[in-house]
Amino acid sequence: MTTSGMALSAGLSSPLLDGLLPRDLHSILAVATQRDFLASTVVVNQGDPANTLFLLTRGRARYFFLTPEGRRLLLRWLVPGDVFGGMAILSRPCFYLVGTELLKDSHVLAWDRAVIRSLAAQHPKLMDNALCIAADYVQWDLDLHATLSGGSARQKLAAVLLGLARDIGHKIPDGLEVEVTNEDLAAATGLTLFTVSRLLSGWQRKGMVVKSRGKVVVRLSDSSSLPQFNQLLS
Amino acid sequence: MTTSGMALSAGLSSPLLDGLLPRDLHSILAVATQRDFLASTVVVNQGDPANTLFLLTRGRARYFFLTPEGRRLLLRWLVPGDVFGGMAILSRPCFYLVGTELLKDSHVLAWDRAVIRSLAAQHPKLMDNALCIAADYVQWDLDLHATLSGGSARQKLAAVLLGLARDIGHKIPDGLEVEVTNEDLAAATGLTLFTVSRLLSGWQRKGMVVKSRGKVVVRLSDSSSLPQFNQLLS
DNA sequence: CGGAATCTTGAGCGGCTTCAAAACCTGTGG
DNA sequence: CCACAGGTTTTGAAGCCGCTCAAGATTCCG
Repeated sequence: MTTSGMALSAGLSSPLLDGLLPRDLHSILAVATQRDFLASTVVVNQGDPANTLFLLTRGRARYFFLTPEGRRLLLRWLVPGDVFGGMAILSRPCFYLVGTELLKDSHVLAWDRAVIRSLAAQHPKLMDNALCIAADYVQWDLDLHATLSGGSARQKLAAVLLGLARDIGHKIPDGLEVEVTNEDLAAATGLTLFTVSRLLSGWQRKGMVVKSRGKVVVRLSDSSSLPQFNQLLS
Repeated sequence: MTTSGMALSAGLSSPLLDGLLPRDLHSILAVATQRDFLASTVVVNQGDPANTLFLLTRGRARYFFLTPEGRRLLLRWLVPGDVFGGMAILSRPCFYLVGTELLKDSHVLAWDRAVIRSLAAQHPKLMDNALCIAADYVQWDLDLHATLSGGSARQKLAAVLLGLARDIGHKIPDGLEVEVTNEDLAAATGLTLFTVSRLLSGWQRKGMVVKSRGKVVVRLSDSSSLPQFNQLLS
């Protein structure tokens, strides 16, 4: 509807809708349902039938994975424009591989499986974009796998923290502020709470980060670019 | 051509070509190039432009990933019907994310990027299948990530070894034979050569596996199903 | 102020790595 | 047939990194 159109016309770009003609874009948004959720809502449950595709238009979310043994792993953080519940677009009905929870009050667009499948048939570009998104997931997974497998705790935490700063960091005068707890970092790296705390304390002593309750500021040297991994090591 | 048609008509099924009408299937295979390679050939180099999509019709292959620090990680093993170099089907030109090497003398079908893109436009089912394959990659990555992050060395090796037995194990009288070296297992799990050797020795003493140079036999209890993870632990 | 969540610090331990050395297996060529 | 060289596997001993557990400090909010 008009509402949905508004949601995206405000300068928001999405990997899913990129490259579509305004005309097609409009007809796709016209059949979306707009929904609002409160922070901490679990919108998608791992293991549920993948019946709905979501697009985050405002707020913040993240994927999580529950292992058979009950551990809870944190994966990717999502920003406006990102898609979740993507398994709904597959030709064969499937189940959600991961859960998605909201970190802030958020707005999303939702398409039922039948609807998004029909749209994908009419607009091949949608499938193109979906494949690109999937490829991006694989790339992200590989990147994580490379750093988590076989590195020291220091390297793991540095890689994850810098990734978060790049993806979801707010720019402030002397660095990038990332809203994560030590527990979040532990669940994202596979380390313990204690190891994370000790490493961050060490970095703070050297002035590379500033910690406070619920957030970490990654200090930027002088240029506006992110520190390299080397700069966080030791 | 007829040759390509033959390659698939011999009872080979592929996730990429599944569900296509015989007529469409024929026209797709008609424009494929058949190529043969020797074992140990690196067909796809990580980082190269993704110009060709491959389908393995005979032999065996595997993905590997080279980390920035020079470590070599082993990912998935590929069997006939599997695709590699899949980034070539994306709408935006990309680079191969991983390398692919052959473990046996192999036959493959190859499509140039322009060709497979054109085919995908004519046959939407191809894009459907590509997305399913991508989703499968994500699922596989998640599975690995869950077991490699936060488990003991024993659990990691058990998970990887059982996965290999399931995917590429040959059935023999008293178990599943898997053609891997200790070094392969180390590179696939992120453990050291020595830890792998010690764990396998321990399991062999308990009669759960039989090791010899370049292969491992995972012994099956009595039913023909794979042992559960529990049975390999300790 | 009190309570809950987050974060810090310390001490001890265990599992995995590291390094060194030797045993083993396999195909090759004399 | 045996010796040899290359790759593979085993074993041992030492050391360190990150985990575990316990206790306390800090921050935030009602």
